[in-house]
Amino acid sequence: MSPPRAARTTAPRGRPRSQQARRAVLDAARAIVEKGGYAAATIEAIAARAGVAKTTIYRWWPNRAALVVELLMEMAARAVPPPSGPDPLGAVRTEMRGIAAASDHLVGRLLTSLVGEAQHDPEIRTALLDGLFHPRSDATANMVRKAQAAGVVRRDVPPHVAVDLLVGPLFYRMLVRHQPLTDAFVSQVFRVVTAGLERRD
Amino acid sequence: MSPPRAARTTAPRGRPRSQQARRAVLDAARAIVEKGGYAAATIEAIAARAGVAKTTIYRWWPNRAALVVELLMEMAARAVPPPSGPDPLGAVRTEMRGIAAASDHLVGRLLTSLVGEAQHDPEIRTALLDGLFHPRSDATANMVRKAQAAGVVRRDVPPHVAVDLLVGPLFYRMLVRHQPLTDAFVSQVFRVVTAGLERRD
DNA sequence: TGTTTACGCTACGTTGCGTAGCGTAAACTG
DNA sequence: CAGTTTACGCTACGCAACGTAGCGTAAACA
Repeated sequence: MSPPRAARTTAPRGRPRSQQARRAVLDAARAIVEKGGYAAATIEAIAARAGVAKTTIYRWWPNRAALVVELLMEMAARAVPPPSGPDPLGAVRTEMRGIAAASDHLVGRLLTSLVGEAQHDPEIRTALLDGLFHPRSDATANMVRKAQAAGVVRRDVPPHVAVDLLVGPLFYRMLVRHQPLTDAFVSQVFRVVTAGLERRD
Repeated sequence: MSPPRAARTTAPRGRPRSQQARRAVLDAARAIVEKGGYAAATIEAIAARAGVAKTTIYRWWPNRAALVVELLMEMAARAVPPPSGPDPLGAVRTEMRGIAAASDHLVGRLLTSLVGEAQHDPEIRTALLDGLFHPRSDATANMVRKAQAAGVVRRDVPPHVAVDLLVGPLFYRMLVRHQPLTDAFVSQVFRVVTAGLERRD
């Protein structure tokens, strides 16, 4: 897929692209989002803060949503690592706690704005799904499969359905913000859903 | 609350506001949203299509988001009536089906865009919560209370938590669109969650 | 040394916002 | 039937941000 030799022959010819500029843009974007939210993160504001020309930003990202998606990925990867470990349901519970913890911070707010933006921008939508939701959903679904194999979870519920049963209520509160997303809520969701998913022979 | 006499004395003095213009705006907005989504529904486009001056729109709504919120309310009221009836869990199930059915149409897409917009616009947020989510959540929570009183649902789960357990996964799929929101999914959510909520003595 | 590409800068055209000023229209009031 | 009051439609404006183009300069390689 990635031929190092062939790629080297087609190697960059002119002035190399400045990773430094790229990082400066992402850092500036993060700083601005922290203060004024997604709305404040205009290309012009980011360029000004990063000490970078507007045109340079457009050489790296097609629009500001794409830029913010990448920023979100960086932050999400740090904030909520994907579930793993020997105890599948415990791992899921840990992930649920991580989601709840992230909802108040930048990650949650940014995510919500981007989900809205994704409605009228297919590229944002696929970027969000491919880069965030699908990988995580798949990882969590694998935990569910393990639990099913271990006989703790009934097998007539598709893993992805079980995943959405568990994290759906959390994202619902994160996105809509109609009720607080507390640890108690996470515990109740986990308890009730796992009870409903229990194998009953 | 609405004193007909007192209000009549403070009656409108000048030219009455044109309900016709108001309706034309809402209808034009709906038509535009149907074709091009929330992004296409600019004030200028709506005014042009409605045959109304831009300034008239601003006399009725402070900004386009407020306008679209009202449009959404109208459509949501028709699409998904609040739950009621003698069979509380059955009513909730009916509402869940209604939510799923609405997700594909305008209502769902509009809702998603507005939820995103609500992140950086407190007025939109309160309008959405007060006009849509809270009333419906409360109505559904009352059904849960009935079910608890009837002894079908355990009492140690707060009604609003139960509501979010039931509708959260639906809204999650509606908003993020990572998986299809099918009738089968609704049935599975209902089945698993009600199983988890069952009274266990 | 020449070629190639990225960068920073400035300037531009475009869209949509929200507001102001004006003349006209539609109601009530004396 | 004037006079008052308010809403409407129209035009024009200033503003912000978008995304692009042209230019000179910087950093790599042949």
